[in-house]
Amino acid sequence: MAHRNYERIYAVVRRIPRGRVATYGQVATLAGMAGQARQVGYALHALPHDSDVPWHRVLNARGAVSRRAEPGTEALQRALLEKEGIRFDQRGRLDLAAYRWVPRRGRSR
DNA sequence: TTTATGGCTGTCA
DNA sequence: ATGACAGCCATAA
Repeated sequence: MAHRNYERIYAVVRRIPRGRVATYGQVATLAGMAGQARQVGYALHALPHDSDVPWHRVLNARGAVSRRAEPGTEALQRALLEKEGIRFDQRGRLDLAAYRWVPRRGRSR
């Protein structure tokens, strides 16, 4: 079987509290893979549907749901976030400054 | 093995 | 503010 460094990523994503979001880059950094935001995207893409990882709480640096291969999933992600109390503007983006998850007292700024 | 994408990001126009 | 480019690295073919 293949090495699953993805566990690293999943562990980080699992720590994102409800009603909070993180960017791919942020997750990558917290997982010890700074600069490899893309790999985070792949890791989440490979995530099974019965997983307990809140993949929907991960957004791109623009504070919006990223465009991906399968169309229905974007809407699903947004719906899940709205269900957690996160509001999007007319552009489909949210205020990262307000919803960004901060792992510890330290500020990422 | 090489080549082509890709759930991204930061910089520049 | 948006749009185009380049860089990073893993997975798929």
